[in-house]
Amino acid sequence: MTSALKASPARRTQSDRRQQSESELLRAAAELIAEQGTAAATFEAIGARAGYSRGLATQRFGSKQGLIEALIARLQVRIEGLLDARPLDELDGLEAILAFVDVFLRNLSQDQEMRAYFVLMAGAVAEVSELRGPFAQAHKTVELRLEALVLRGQAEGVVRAGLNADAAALMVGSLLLGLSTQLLIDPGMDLEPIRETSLTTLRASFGASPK
Amino acid sequence: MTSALKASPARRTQSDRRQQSESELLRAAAELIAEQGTAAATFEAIGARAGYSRGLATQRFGSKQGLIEALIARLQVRIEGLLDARPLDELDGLEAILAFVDVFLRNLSQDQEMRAYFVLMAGAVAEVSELRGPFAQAHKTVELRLEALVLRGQAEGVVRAGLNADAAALMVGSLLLGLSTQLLIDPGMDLEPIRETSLTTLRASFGASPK
DNA sequence: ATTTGCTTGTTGTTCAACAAATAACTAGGT
DNA sequence: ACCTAGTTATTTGTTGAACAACAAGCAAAT
Repeated sequence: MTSALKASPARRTQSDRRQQSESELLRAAAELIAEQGTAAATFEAIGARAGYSRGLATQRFGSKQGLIEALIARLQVRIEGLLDARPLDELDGLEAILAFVDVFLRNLSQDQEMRAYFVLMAGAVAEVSELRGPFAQAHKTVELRLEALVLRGQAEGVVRAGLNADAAALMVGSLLLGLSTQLLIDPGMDLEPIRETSLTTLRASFGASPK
Repeated sequence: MTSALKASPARRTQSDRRQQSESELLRAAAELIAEQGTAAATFEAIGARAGYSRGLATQRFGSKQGLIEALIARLQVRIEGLLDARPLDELDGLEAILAFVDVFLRNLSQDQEMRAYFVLMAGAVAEVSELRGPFAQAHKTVELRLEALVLRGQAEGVVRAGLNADAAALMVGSLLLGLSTQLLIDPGMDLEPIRETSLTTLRASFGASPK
């Protein structure tokens, strides 16, 4: 009905506009946080990078806090997606753990939104925010997931029977978290060799001895 | 010469006064940071808690940055002292690693200044500060130390020969860093069981198989 | 009497939050 | 297809709070 003639200079529906601006504001915020830290993510800077004004983000998310919460929600969904990419169900327990570690570390080097997530987490550690609860929860979820894989691996006989499943899960989770922190502190760090040797070491440490 | 009679209402030398105020300002800053995060460590709050005015810290350390740097220097010395308490040289390589982990985790639960250190580190992750370099350096130092212990353990035959020494060191370092982060995010967390099972798991993973 | 330690007054900056104005869409009537 | 009134999205103007930094004065030591 409406003419799409004349390379029409944009005629978007309201909810389109809304969705797009919201999404771009969050993307801009994530980029700024990943690149320059949380302090750089002022409404001014976010608006500018997203191509909007400084006022819009407040309007949309109510407050800085609201913006950050929305961002974290978005990042969690995104990261969940990244880590679920490889179908862990098809691997045995040990390989599934290694695949998780592998995917995690690969993305950490490349994915800006993933880095933004850990920068925000560091912020929650440094500042006493109400975000601590959610982040603690997220840890717990990851570790439960890893623990399940350990247990499955033991049932399958591919993971050392003596291994304490929840301790092992905690160790792997902490390892990844610690490596993330180190990478963010020293962005020049090359994760490739670390990824490879971590996998080797984990396989040797967790794997059931052959024979 | 000066009479120490009469419970004298303080007659301290200038450099005493200076040293004391400096030390108390740093202590106050560390406490605030450990308890309430870096944002709570304003000159106002630090001065109040230390029993001085808001102006003194600026005077002493020149700037906020200067204060933080002085604080980090102090904390590094203090932590170094804590971790060196047990003479690692008398233990074999494997036991020395475990002792390091043990002492680290014990102190993490109790020592406020140690927690302040990691809160500051999280701040450096979250904010892009010039403190990143020093913190990265500190990691490297710890990991070199751990690597040396692994190598010694292998020479002594108490650590698995197949273990990649620097990967193992990095893993232990990251584990401790990750656990620190998790503790700070969830202060209710009980490190005792984690400490114990971490030690057990590390011994099983790193130790040379008997016989 | 003078240096050194410490405090109080003040300034300027940064930034989130709110409010009021403008621009872009939507729907109903013609 | 227009035009219009109403609604929703977006911008710009402004306020106030927080805080580090500097300076000038007061207090305590030598």
